[in-house]
Amino acid sequence: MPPPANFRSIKADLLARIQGGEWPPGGRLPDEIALAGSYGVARTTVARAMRELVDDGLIERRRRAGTRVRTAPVRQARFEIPLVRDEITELGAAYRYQLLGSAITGAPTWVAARMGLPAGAPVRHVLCLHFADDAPYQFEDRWVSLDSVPDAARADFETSGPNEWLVSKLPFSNVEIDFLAIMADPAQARHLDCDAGAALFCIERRTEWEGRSLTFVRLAYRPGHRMTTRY
Amino acid sequence: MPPPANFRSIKADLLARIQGGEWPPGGRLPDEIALAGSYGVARTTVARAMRELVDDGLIERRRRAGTRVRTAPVRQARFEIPLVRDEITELGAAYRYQLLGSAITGAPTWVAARMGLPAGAPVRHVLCLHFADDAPYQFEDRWVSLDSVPDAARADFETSGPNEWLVSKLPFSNVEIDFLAIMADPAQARHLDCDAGAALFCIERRTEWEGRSLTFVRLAYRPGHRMTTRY
DNA sequence: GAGTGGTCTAGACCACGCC
DNA sequence: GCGTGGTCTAGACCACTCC
Repeated sequence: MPPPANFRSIKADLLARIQGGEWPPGGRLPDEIALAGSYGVARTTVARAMRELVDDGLIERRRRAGTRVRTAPVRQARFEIPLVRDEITELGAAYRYQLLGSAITGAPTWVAARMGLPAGAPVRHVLCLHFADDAPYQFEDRWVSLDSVPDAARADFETSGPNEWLVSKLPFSNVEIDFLAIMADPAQARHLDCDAGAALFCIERRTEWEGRSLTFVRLAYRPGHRMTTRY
Repeated sequence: MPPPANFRSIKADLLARIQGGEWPPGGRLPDEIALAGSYGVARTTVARAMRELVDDGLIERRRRAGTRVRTAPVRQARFEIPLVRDEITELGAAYRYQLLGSAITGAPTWVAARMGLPAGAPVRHVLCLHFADDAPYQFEDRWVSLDSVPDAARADFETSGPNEWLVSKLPFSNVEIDFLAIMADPAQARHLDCDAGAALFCIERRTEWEGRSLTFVRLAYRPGHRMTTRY
């Protein structure tokens, strides 16, 4: 006798049958009532299993038309973006932080444009470096709007990075992330211990809250860094 | 009179109250029964709204301990990985494809290692280029295992790329994706119309089914390419 | 019109993990 | 122990959309 069916086991079974070819791409699955009967569960339980398969991009459902296997499954990747500290300790390496420099200044035009601020708006600019086992791992170039986050003027970034300070300080906010490749400029090369011109994987992140830019950061990883995921 | 509460409006309301600071990071939300009472809905409905907030990384729930706002919200980004053709047409550009070369050969060691095949295993190797409005957009270096996908030996990649052929041909499969930065080698530079050594954003994707590698591809984007998302 | 999915209800039992 | 979340049930009504 099979173990009592729950939505997880039903989801797994449906997935296996799709992957096994029982319902080919474009093919139609039985409706909820039929499946509920065959699994011996309530219709709601089948519905939950199928809803998760929709979220996973494997099937499509339309009223009256039924449930079909997607012909081209939605290829989507999901990344977690942890704090650098966690990213490094999860690699099994020791985390170390170093402040390279900090200043209160007017936003240069490219930063102002990126943050949607007037040029010259007051910002706290921080340069710092994150190490994994004493090897440079990530170079951080951070700009914080002092109009939106005035406390950043007095924050001390000597012992821990601005990201950790901001996370504890800021409300939940909207974030825009870009992933790109850049050529190491001389400063990045010096701090990341590589040649100028090396290809670096780079994350740019802009954080806003209620329409106001809070912070913009450019994170340049050491050469060879990869961001990996599965689906 | 407010519209009848459903799980979406409840989710939106909880989100607004979290973002508005009613429950600060680390703070505890009322339990399901209390919320159900205040919204005038069944407990199940509140549970669904909260389950989605958990999925979104905003709250954490533990039995007996209750529901709390995450101190460091799970920063997760979700990308859709469309076919290059769709990626380009959604930019409003015309898509064009060009086959650069194709051969049936033995897998070189680095490819064999990456795909988990014995060195020299038979593979179809395809080089091609995807254009946006006649400007090179993406350079594709594709390897397909002929042991796992024998039909690839006879496929014609003259008019459309191997990705589109594979998507229609292969069953649902497991995929591992890496994002990285590379320096353009001479061939990439020539085809992408840039200098050798330029920093290129690059995707590597390995696809397997039932433990067998089907295909490995390296996609190099033209200089300046960004992958963007919001959350 | 009728079949299918989408959601809600009211209640129940269980699992986990603080106390 | 006992409070909290996790899940399931049986039923209901509605919304959509294909026929």
